[in-house]
Amino acid sequence: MTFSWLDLPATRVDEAARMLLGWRLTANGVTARLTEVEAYSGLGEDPASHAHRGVTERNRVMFGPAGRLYVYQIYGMHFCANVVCGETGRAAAVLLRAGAVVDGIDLARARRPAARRDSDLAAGPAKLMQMLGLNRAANDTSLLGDGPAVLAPPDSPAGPISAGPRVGVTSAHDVPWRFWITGDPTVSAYRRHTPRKPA
DNA sequence: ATTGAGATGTAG
DNA sequence: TACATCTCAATC
Repeated sequence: MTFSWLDLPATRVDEAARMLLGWRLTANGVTARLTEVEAYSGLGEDPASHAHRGVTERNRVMFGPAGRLYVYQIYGMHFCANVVCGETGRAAAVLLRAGAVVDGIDLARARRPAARRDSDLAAGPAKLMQMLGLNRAANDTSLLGDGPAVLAPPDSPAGPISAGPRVGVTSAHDVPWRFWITGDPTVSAYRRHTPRKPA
């Protein structure tokens, strides 16, 4: 069996993350099959989450209804997208980390000239956004079909799923809330967090 | 193949 | 001042 949007609000966010693997994300002429995601919770439950300390202007979308995009800017130049999950009022989101292009390959290549291989077109959260031509304008938009990006369930469930610590976070390294399709070549390379040197 | 640093803006 | 990152150059 596969999952539908109806499952998103009621499901625990880590389970929602697993079920989102294999879903198809379409925007600006490119469709990608999700191969890697991370779950984030909120309000004291998850120190690594933007929502850990409560509602702010940046993270307020995480507290809203499921099925919308939470887009944030990171390191001043990149954008990352989350699917909001959980019930309204409770922060929960799934970071979209990687995907495999299944349609619009020419557009995808044009948007990511740095990619040496097609498997690197969306092998990372900011690469995925660039490849789809999305930025902060997509924040707080619907994924159900009436927004710039559309997320649809797959025809058949994804294969075996692996789990491990989330990438780039400095806390909660013991929480295995990163999920990926086992053996998929588009999954982003794990690189341990390297703190920046002070000036 | 793996490693280090710089680019860059803004939330807290 | 740290950050849910990416790219390039240098090194192994």
